[in-house]
Amino acid sequence: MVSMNQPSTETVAAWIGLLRAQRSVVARVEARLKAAGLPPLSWYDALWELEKAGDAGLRPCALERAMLLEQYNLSRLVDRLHRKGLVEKLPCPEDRRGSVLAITETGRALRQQMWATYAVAIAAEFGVHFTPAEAATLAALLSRLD
Amino acid sequence: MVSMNQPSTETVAAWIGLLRAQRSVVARVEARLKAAGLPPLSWYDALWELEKAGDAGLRPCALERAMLLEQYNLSRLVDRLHRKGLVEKLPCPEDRRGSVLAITETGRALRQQMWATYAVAIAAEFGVHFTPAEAATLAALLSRLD
DNA sequence: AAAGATTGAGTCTTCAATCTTT
DNA sequence: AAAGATTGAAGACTCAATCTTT
Repeated sequence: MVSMNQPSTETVAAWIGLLRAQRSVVARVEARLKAAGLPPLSWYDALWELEKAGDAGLRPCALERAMLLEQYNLSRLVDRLHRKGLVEKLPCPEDRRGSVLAITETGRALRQQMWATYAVAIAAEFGVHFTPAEAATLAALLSRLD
Repeated sequence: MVSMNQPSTETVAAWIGLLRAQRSVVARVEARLKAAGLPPLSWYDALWELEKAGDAGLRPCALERAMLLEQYNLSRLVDRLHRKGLVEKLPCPEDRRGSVLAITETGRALRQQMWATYAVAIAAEFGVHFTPAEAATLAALLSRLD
């Protein structure tokens, strides 16, 4: 059994790799979106979750869990999307404390436009470093961290 | 040759894993530091780079490259560390535009104190999910992204 | 009392402009 | 002109408090 009190050399190397990947490749992908005059990744994530949810929409608390965001953080993100007309906020019939979020046509269009740049960025900044088998290995290992 | 224009399914899965890992496991490690009343990870990183640099210290631009931070971002981080007495700012003899940063005794002590919590956090939140061989694989794959 | 959601105030980050030295 | 570094203002994030409904 691996010790749970002190990380092994391998564990520390992987941890540092994770932190650095964030600041290198994720930053470069964000930079490509910005260079194309597009909003940040968090907007894409929210729009995509809402588009996948379809006509039923999503409760803010459900979107919060899907995106791993704090409640107050999501509240402000949704507010920005709403002000830009990308997301609708409807009263929730089953629970009057909450609301239901739905993507608008404008939101769908922006999501799609972002994907054109985002997909190229993922491929060029990230995918290009791995074979499909390596990417699958990486995905499998990282998925354990959820 | 893998396409560089559209990411493969495996690439997208690995990319999503990377983004989610950031928001789950990195957030949990940060939360442990905060729960122990300690400063954020970025302080640790900066102190550790300066401690490794030894008596010669580091130029801000060198620390910037080591930490993959923007210039203005580093400037403000160093400012916070300096105000807390963790880092010294000395004039640079070879280049009067710049300065040389050096960790103080207080800074060394805090870095060490942080490591006690940080090490346990890395092991418990991250390392526990992998065998040493898996961690080595993960480290090797992620290191390509630098 | 707990869950869903929002908000004021403070902190941190980002952008663009600035200053000094090379 | 370019490199090293800082800063004012604006935007985003975090904490704690708040409000409503369950």
